[in-house]
Amino acid sequence: MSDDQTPGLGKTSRELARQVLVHGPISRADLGNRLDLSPASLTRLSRPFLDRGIFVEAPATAHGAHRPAKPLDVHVDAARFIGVKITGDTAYGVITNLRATPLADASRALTSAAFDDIVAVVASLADELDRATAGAPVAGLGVTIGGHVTDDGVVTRATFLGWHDVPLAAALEAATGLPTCAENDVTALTIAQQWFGELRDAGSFAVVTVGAGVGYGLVIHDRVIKTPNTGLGLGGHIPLVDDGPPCFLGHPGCSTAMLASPSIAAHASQQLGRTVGYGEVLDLAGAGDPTARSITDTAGRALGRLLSCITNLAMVDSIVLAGDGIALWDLAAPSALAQLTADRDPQATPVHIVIDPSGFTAWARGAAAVAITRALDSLRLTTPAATLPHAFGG
Amino acid sequence: MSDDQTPGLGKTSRELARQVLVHGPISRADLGNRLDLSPASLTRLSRPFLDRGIFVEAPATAHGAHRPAKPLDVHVDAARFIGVKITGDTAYGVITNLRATPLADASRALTSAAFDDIVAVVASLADELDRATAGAPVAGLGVTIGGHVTDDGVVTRATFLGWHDVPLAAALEAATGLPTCAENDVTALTIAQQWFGELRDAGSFAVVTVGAGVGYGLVIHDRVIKTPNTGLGLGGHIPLVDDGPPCFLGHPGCSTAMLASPSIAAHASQQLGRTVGYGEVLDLAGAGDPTARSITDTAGRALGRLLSCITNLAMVDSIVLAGDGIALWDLAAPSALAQLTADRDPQATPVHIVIDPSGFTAWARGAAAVAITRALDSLRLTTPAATLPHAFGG
DNA sequence: ATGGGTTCTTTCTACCACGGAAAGAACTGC
DNA sequence: GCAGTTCTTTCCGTGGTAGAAAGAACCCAT
Repeated sequence: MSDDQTPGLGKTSRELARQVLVHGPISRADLGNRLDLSPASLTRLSRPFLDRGIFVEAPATAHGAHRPAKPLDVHVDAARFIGVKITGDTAYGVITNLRATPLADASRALTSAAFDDIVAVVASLADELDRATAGAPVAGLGVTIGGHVTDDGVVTRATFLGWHDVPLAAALEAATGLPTCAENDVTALTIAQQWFGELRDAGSFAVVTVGAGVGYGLVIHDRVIKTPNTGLGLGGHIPLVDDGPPCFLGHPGCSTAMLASPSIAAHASQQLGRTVGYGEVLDLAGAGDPTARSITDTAGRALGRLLSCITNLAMVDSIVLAGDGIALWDLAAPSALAQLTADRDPQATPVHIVIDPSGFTAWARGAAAVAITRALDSLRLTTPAATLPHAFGG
Repeated sequence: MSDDQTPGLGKTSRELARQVLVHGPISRADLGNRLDLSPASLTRLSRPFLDRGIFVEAPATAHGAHRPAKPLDVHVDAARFIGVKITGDTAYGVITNLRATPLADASRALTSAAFDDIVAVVASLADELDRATAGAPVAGLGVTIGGHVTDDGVVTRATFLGWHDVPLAAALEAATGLPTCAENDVTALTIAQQWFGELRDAGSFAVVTVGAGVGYGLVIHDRVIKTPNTGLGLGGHIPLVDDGPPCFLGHPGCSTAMLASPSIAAHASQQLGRTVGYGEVLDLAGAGDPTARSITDTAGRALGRLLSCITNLAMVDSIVLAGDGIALWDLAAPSALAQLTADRDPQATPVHIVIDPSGFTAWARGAAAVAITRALDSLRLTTPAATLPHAFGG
């Protein structure tokens, strides 16, 4: 939702900015290898970023009998970004630096599902986060939601709030004065993994989120895959066990039915004869309770099967597990890995499983990551040299 | 396996060549839109192709009160390509024009699995095909095999022949004198679909082959996905029904167990109490035999489940079904589509299923398609104007 | 038949991004 | 302090690209 009057960054400049942002202090020589550019191009391309204070030169690193490199780095405190994830009952926000590192967080209960009300709550949350950290202006706001969101920030559907075709980004931009973008929550988390996650150099990987639901995102050849069906949660309803309990949509034994925290809590409550929460089930299983243990083992096997289907059908060899319910992994990893191994051809290369332990924070951080990528996209280096705090936005 | 001393085609020239090859006669104006190039660039880029006779100008098409366009087209008969698919017992070959249209085919029984023997058989097959068509020189040979093949045509493993690290392309290049490339069979068929199939404009789609085995290929954002595990047939062992019969690797109810022709024939033989072949099962089911019918219906449901897993996990909305066993679709389509619909969210866009009815020919044609794409890659337009028949190769 | 309108194609020219080469800078070790 | 090495910059050439304008080919209305 930001206007783009000037041509914008060239493809190469944008890639340079991404590399420096993602790979911390990095010498021009290293950048030349990564981006396949000549030293000459590197000097030329990085100058405008240095001029505007977006890049800084890190302290020289001497290693051996050579001229030491003067690594480039982003000025991580050049700007702040706010990310907010909207769920059915809460708006959860973080404020981060340019590398999506959270500096503060806050949340607000949502007492109404009305669009205007939620916009007001998010705007006030953003304001609170803005005042929570000093030192740099907020350069962008990212908002995510479980639903389908267009590129220009219109939520075409978010069934859990009953929304249809509401201009979320535009409304928040008007309410906060910040450049705002909206994105599907799983896509945002996937983007955050692509830029700032452990697999940021992998090029191709899948993301599975476990929590209130099961989410699925895919990065192939450095591009996040988006389809018209993104936001429907299709990856959350993969059939995993034929005789499993049905999910809320009626799919027996699908990934949501086997792995989502409400399903697990309900299943455990039924088996134990009393109402237990998700965390309690994990605690019980951790303490050795056989009933809880059997439930987490079953969930683990289902997860393993999901992972094997993902590697084979999406043709990725790395998978990130994230989300607020990911503590399940601590208990279910053995059965999940056993199932994955059983399903996979013994000649195949092993699947690389990465756990993002940040839990719920990952969601809001994803929203901030989207804001960061958008800010990069709308960076203008052609305008007469602006000094630092205004390099972004404006 | 072709030497590349000169720089080769630029990215844009290569893309232009692909567009003209793939989209038949097409005006420079249309090309400008597709490739996002100015008219000026189109003239400049297409001239070298016209000079060498690779492009021809198709008859002008008048449509309305404008200047008629002079569409560009490839000279489809400028060169021939031979594609050979090697199976456990047969080498099956086709000779095609530049658009991978088969002009003649032939096959040879394989009586030995020894590398040298098979190389000799394929070379003789290629020679027969060469002499079967007149009018243009053969510019390339593509060979495919069910196994892992490196970019330079070394078969690292092909278990059904007991091969390990054999230089297939190099040996055939020496034996035939033709620029030769080798590729995994499913990958080759996928490339053929990407360039010459109905979904060639889709950008992202999956390919499922049904026949002696089940194959799986993926194209995302106009790129065929290859991994170190390509050739292991991982996509052929997706678990589909929990209580199904096991495949030869022991996976109960996996895609091979449910859909491969030997599995279906074995299953039917057992149920009918006599030995029947795959074709006979389909005939019986077509004639209304309830036992055969129940088997094809079960296969259909398994196929539908496979398709739903593919759309959801690979995030594609189009799938090509191909291979020598695809006649199954005529019988199993209703149950497959019913299962697909049941598994898929009703709000999701429908999955686009495309049948490639060419059966076994699709395999050899895939091999030829790989040769065509390689020939394009090694095209040199910088050398002093060579006249037609030598534009390729040399 | 003649000129106007439209679209396709080409020519000419200017531009910008990138790479190659060589010089300069910074450091270690002898 | 000089040699050796690597990193970085400057200068300049090249090639691919777009913009503008002219030319070409056609239909149609007058």
